[in-house]
Amino acid sequence: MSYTYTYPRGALTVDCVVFGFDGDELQVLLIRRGIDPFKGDWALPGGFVHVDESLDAAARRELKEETGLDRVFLEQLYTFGEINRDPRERVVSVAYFALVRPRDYETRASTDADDARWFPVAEIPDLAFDHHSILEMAHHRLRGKLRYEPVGFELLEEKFTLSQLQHLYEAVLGKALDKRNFRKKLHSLELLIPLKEKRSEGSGRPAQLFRFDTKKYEKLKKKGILFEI
Amino acid sequence: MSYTYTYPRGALTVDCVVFGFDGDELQVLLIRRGIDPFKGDWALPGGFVHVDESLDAAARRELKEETGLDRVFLEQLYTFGEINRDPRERVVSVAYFALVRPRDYETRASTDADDARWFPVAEIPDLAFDHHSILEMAHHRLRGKLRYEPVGFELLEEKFTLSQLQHLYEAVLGKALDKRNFRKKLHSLELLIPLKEKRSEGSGRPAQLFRFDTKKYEKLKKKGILFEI
DNA sequence: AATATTAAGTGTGTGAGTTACACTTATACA
DNA sequence: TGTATAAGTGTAACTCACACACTTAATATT
Repeated sequence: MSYTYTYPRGALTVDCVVFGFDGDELQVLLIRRGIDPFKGDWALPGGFVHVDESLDAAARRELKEETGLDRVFLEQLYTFGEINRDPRERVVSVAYFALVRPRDYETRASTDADDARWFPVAEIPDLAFDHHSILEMAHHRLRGKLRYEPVGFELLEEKFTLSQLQHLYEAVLGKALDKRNFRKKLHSLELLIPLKEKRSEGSGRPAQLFRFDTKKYEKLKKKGILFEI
Repeated sequence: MSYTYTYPRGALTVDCVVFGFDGDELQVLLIRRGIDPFKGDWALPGGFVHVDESLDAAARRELKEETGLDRVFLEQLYTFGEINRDPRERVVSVAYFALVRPRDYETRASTDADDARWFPVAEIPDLAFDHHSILEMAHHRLRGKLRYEPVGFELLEEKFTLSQLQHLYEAVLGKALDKRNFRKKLHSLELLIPLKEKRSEGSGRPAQLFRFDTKKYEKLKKKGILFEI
């Protein structure tokens, strides 16, 4: 089976920048390429878009195939279309931005990835293609997003404490936040539901657990209400 | 000359949402399609991406070819990749977002566009393909952008008065703004350079002309400083 | 020449929200 | 029982957003 076109066509791929948070540092999931070009180098998970699937579907499929990740927060980032991004031929790549919860950390290697590993964003190795630019843009977007959209919850378990949330914000924004002001602000948004449980982890006073009120947030978002954190 | 691929490939296009401001209403530039599909319908200017040009270059080329517009503010918006966007075959479209100054309003029809016309955003006709969704997203983005980036200047002449700028903001945001607060805010940004000229248009006191301090803004942007207007 | 019309330009007081800042409480462990 | 650890809590100063009305400089009208 082969297809013919009168004019040359480039190929289309998707690439995913997957962020995770281990409670301490912001991390990115990379795969080691099992095939040329850039065989053996680290790269963003991704691959070719099939002619019969949407871009979002392609991103989810590739993520599943290469890392085993499923049901993540996924959003389109930007489309990279410089002519010589790929040494083989013209390849345009639609980049995606994903956030995963800690329990989804266990990943599987497969098909065209020898290996998959989490790297702290501060210690990213050299990457294949223009993946470093893509990662930079995604990181920039995450920092921006965190400030005006309650998206940090996607990087924590469903039940979390205010301290965990604050540590996440501090890790992503790269600066310390005042505990009292942070809590005041979060409570004023009225999007956290306190649970009846508490979590005691090692020493120290046990902390109140919360979950994010997704339904309430969706309603407010539809009305065009803005958040700032 | 023909090209063969083992697997089927979709086509790649760019589409541009071009905004203009006539001093009263926000407008969008549309072209009437001269060829099928949707022949005779209004659509966003755009077309196929060549294999040897970047996406940005393709957007600029198509804009020039179909509307005569050149040297506009241009920024990538979003990539639309649903499977059946185009009745002919799989077509992925990278949408762009353009802002043009009033004096660039005169447009030329050409090649595959019978006609090009400005429409007030409140009176957009039915559009070909999924162009209505694209336009909606662009409009939403413009409203958002205007609030946290000084981008409105791209829709005015290089020299403008504060009243003109305020009218633009009111037209895009769809609400009246307080004159004194608006001026106070704009002055506090320190990004407007007062010129030695004044403009007197018809009756009324002549207004101070300003130009936007692009260089200063670029410097501040590099430092990651945020603006809100 | 006097008067009317039009749009430009200007300052202050109030309330809301952001920021800075230090001690008490509940648990685990020695 | 006391010591270490992290959770939890309130207030005062300041900055920013918002509401609000008159004066000024020009053109148009009589």
